[in-house]
Amino acid sequence: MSIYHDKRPTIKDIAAASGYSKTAVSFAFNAPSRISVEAREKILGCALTLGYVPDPMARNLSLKRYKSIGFLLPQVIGNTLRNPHITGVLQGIGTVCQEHGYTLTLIPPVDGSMSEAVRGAAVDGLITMGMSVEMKIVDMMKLRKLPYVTIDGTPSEGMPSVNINEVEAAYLIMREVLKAGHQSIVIIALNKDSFEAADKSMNVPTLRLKGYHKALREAGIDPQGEEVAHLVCDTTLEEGRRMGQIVYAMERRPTAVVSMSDIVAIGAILHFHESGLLVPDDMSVVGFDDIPEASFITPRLTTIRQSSVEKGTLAAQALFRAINGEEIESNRMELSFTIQERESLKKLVS
Amino acid sequence: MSIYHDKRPTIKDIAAASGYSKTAVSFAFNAPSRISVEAREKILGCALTLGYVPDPMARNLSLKRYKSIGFLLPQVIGNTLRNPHITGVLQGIGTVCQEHGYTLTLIPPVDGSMSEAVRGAAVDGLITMGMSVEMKIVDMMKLRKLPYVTIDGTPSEGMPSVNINEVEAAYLIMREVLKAGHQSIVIIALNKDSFEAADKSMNVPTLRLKGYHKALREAGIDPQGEEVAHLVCDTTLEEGRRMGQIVYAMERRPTAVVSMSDIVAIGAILHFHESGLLVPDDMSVVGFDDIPEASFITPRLTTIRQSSVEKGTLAAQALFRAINGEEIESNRMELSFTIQERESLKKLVS
DNA sequence: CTGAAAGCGCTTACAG
DNA sequence: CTGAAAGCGCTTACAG
Repeated sequence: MSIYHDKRPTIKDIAAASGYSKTAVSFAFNAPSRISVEAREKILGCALTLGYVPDPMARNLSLKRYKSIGFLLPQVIGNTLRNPHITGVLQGIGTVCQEHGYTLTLIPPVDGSMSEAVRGAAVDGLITMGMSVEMKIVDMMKLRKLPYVTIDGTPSEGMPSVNINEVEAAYLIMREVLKAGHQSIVIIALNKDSFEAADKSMNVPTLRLKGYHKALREAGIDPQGEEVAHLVCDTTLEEGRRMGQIVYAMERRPTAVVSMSDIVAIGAILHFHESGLLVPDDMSVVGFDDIPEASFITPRLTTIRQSSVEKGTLAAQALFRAINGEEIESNRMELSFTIQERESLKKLVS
Repeated sequence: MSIYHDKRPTIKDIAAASGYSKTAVSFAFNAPSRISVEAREKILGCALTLGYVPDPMARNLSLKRYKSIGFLLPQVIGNTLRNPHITGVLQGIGTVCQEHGYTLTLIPPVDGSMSEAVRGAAVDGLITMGMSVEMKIVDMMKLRKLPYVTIDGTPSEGMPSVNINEVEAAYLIMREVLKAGHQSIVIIALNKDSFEAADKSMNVPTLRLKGYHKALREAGIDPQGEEVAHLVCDTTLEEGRRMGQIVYAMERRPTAVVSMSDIVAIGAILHFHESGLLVPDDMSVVGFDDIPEASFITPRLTTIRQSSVEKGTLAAQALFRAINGEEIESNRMELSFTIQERESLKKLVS
């Protein structure tokens, strides 16, 4: 046996050693004012000598709380943490957790099942990101009476959510692209498979598509016509590269790539560079999110700026309110966004 | 009261409702073969109707385990998650956790205290990253008999660690810079204050500095002489920008920046660009880590390539071995690194 | 196959 | 100020 499995002293041992009761020992740590100074000193002294640390688990069971917030990992854990938009959200959540003295538990699927993961999660509340709003999960959260909030997800009955106006944002950036004179466009959507929403018409990729298409139609372009191509991929840099390759190889190569995600847009740009295609001269690219990397890449990316950190912050604050039994005033929190114009979109007309 | 605080059915309720004992209910979920099919069906049926989910906390207390690994956040949670090297490590750890059916708990300081955080952490083991190896934390981990592993930390007695040969890596990249003909150099070190190690001579910034200086001396340059400047900062993009500004404003501006961290190097490059200083023509910059962004930036960064993901993986695997009571064969795991030559280092001589 | 009972290590209302 | 005792919701060795 390793040293780790030696027995640790318990409250009982300290009670015995100090000559006081378990109650007194507990008070010594949690309510010093309820016992005499003498008792406290003696008890803390014993605790120190015997190396006693109250067991957090037992404490939590008595107190019926976990002191931790859970974050459901939308996809493979690798992809999740590789996406700066998501780590931004995590920053926001984490900061709020820290303020509340909570930890932040990242919850991967158990045997591939998200709802199994929720079933066993040792947390006081959950935050999900869009992709993982399958009904089974929601059912499990309700069963366990766990408060939850979703980010970038499908707003629905009893599912508090933090979003931006996806349709409008997508509409505006596509309009920018069209105003610049582009007529042949490829849209790179996010994989809808990961967004198992109850109402398919309300998930993020669908909403953004709606916005894109609206702008196209306004410009007299048929979204289903041959001026517009549609691609779909996961939200990773590698997938972005692959998309770049596909676009590069198209026989009727478009003049602009409109991506639902910066990281994918950046991947595409990297591939274009490697293939000798100049961005934006030969190919314009716009993204969505405005992750920090959007301003590292050359050319800097024109994109929709939204604050991932703030999304996380808002979601976490709402969750803590729910955990504390406060009524949530509104079920739907909407953040603002702006268009961040940079250099990756070429003006074909002026 | 909100709906969340309604009482959930317990094992007792299911026992009563089904007419079986608590033992039987427990078996129905955890050891189906130990009861009759009839009993199981009846019990699971009741559980379904009453909406029963076994309480993970109570289960964990009985089983004396948490099913979670803790990651101590080295700095402010924001800075941590904004550093791709660290999120890379987290990816590695997370993937191993997922395989073991564990969650990954991010542990921020409690009231500014790391050891208070460790004291109350609901985890089976801990992983720290260099910066947080103050003795108080180690004492607390020992007190709680929590297995732990450190990454990029100070290898020391009874502290399993995952590292690369920091001195050698730093030595090699500085030698590269010198071979390229640079004679006036600024070193940007990581903030040592965050690396509260027992043995100050062994922490990461010190080791890297040692390597840098060794190469300088070999080239006949006095590290303390006026050809070499030293700066120190936190590991963030903003700090990198600030460093860039300081370097830009130096009256005897050096020809090369040698940074202990890619993210800082990138920040500096961004500032140089904005100030009209061309990299690498007017200023060479090399980094350390090879984060993905190192190949986004223009020019792409020459740096030390080390696998952050693999660091996380190794650390987590070692930790699980310790948790399972296996002897750890070696206390010190060393990963390889390579020099990744790209375009940010200009050859002044050939 | 089944169940009564002890145990995990704490907290806390209650009585003294 | 102090402590005996019940309780948090599970697991499991043991006896039948």
